Amino acid sequence: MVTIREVAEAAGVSQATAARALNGYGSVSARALERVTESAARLGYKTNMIAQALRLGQTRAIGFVPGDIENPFFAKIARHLGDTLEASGYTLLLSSSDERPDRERKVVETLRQHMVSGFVVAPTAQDDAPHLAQLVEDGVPLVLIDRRVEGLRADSVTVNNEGAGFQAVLHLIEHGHRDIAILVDDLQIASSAERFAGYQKALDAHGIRLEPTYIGVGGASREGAYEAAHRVLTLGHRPTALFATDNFMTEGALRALRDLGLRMPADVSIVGFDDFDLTTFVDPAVTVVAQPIAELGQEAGRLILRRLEGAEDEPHNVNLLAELIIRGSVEAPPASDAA
Amino acid sequence: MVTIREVAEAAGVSQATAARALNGYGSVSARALERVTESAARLGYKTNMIAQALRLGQTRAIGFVPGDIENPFFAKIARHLGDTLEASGYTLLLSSSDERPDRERKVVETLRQHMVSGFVVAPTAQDDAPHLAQLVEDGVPLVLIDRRVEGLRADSVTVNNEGAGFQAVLHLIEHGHRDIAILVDDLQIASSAERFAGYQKALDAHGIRLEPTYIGVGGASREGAYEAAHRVLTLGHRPTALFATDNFMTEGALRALRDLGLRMPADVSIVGFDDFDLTTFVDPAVTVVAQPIAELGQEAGRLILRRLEGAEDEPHNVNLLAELIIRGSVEAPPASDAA
DNA sequence: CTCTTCAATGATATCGTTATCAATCACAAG
DNA sequence: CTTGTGATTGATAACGATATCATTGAAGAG
Repeated sequence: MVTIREVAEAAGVSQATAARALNGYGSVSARALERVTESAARLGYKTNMIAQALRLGQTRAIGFVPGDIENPFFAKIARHLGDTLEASGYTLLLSSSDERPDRERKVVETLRQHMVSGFVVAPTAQDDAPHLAQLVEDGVPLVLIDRRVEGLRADSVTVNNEGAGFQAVLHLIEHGHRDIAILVDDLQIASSAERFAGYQKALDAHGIRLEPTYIGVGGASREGAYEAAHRVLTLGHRPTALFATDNFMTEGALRALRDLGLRMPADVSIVGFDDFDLTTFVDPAVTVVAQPIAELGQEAGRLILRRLEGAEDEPHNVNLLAELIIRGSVEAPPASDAA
Repeated sequence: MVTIREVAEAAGVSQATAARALNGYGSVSARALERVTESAARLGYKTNMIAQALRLGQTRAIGFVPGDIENPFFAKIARHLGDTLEASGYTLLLSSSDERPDRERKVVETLRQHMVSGFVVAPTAQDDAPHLAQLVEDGVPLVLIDRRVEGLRADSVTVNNEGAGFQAVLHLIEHGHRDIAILVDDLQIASSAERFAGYQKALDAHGIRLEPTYIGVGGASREGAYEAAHRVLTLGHRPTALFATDNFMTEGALRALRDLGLRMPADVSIVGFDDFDLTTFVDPAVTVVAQPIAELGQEAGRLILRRLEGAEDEPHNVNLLAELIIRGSVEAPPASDAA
């Protein structure tokens, strides 16, 4: 790797002038500027980011800590976040928390040791995030994505989960459903809890009692989602409709339905979450709450860039709207079960 | 961030002894060792990786450049590669090439500027990779994954693509098919070219002439895959079987089939690639060539760790076997078309 | 008691970059 | 001819960690 010292030597100037020429500060004669830029180009000089980082106290890199990189939701966010940051000369460093609080803490620590300039994190827990609180205290730019942490004064980009959940369940109720089950991930995860709250609210608004056995909780895996769906669908008093609150849950529901020989929507109506492949592949296509995933990533990028440029104002909370896309997976409940 | 200087001060020793105590070299008195470790723990000292990297000439980080992070194939590799490296104290830095040679070059350059200790790359092009050749020349550990580059003396982990393609097409031929179309990604990508070669070989071995219109080439996107599949399936002389050579192609084929109202396997038999969600979701499930994805990632991790530990021997080429998983998407061609 | 030996330690150079300070030079004003 | 001004430049000090070299002191050998 060629250093600035070698460039200076080749140009016949001191490294100080070479630095001035390359970085455009101080004053440099036209002649020196030309010779330095020429030498730099010829030798293929690339500034050593590590040395620069040590000197400047920060890298031009942002740490991104998604819940699970194998989840297409986060993969897509990574893509758009990365594109946005790259346009401003920042690099994205990605390391997944695998939805485990201890891993999240460790990953954040490692990234801090690498002196990243800021963080975009999908927090694993709704509360109790001392490592994130520490970031805020130390003035390190932090943007929470998809989920928030109670009491943490940081920027965030989320979708209107409660409203989306409410709207989804309302849609089912309007089609005459009253026995509506819900499939959720761990309620410790803020977004899950909010979607659940929307479900509860919609039931309440129509005087429907919440049936505890209708709550299917699956871990952050495809298998857990399937099992939860399977359990709910084999209940003695089977629900006539299902609200799946994320893409894994939606897939699990569709699989369970198929394996149990239940027809959608004839036997069970479904509203899913996230507009991913499978939902448009099955017949009929699944009515889903679609999150503006690309915007989530881009907005997070914009927020962190603002902070990196020195913005010191109050935390911004960008709340994006999820949209109900009506397709063919919801109709009136089978006559025998109708209220 | 607390520095080693502060730890030394707190322990009442010079930073030299503090460094010795913390890193375990030179000789340190029991007393000094105890006081330093105590101070470090109390102050929460974490070594600054950036400073360490500058001094040591390398970070304990590995750059991973997948073709496309939104492709589940690479996401899964990232997961397993990351796990393997992490176990040895390395961090994974991920930046996607989006299957674009120019981007690949840029990404590799950026990662080099960040002084990563090694690279794992899924090369976009089979030849003409000067930036990768440069790595090899500079002695930077490099492992090619999924694909190889002609004439590049670097470690690699691949699957037996040609054999897998051969086996897949043979399976179709054995069921009586002779009009077999293939869906491939850009033939510039080594793995695609090899799978195509396997297809060719199997046809040759049974004296079947290769029909040029039966070759559907789609870009590295879901849309391109769908279009290629659609084109092939609407041909005047429609093929009775389809070999889809990656997961996007397989999905495209299934979608096109569905949209065209064709039944699988009654109208068209299919052998897909990669054992992902959709293939087991449809009815019947799709017969696929399943790649050992987890092993690909782990093996790449092992290879790069060997180099980081100083191995200087000849390049290792690990070739893993893909396995044909027979399910329900292949049967004899419809009678009217049989030879 | 003197000389050697070695453990223990502090001072210091280095990695490559940035940015400040001090020095030099030309040129114009007096 | 002297002095001042400002542009241009080189020398140099950081950033934090590591590793070498030189120094100290104590213990053991003669």
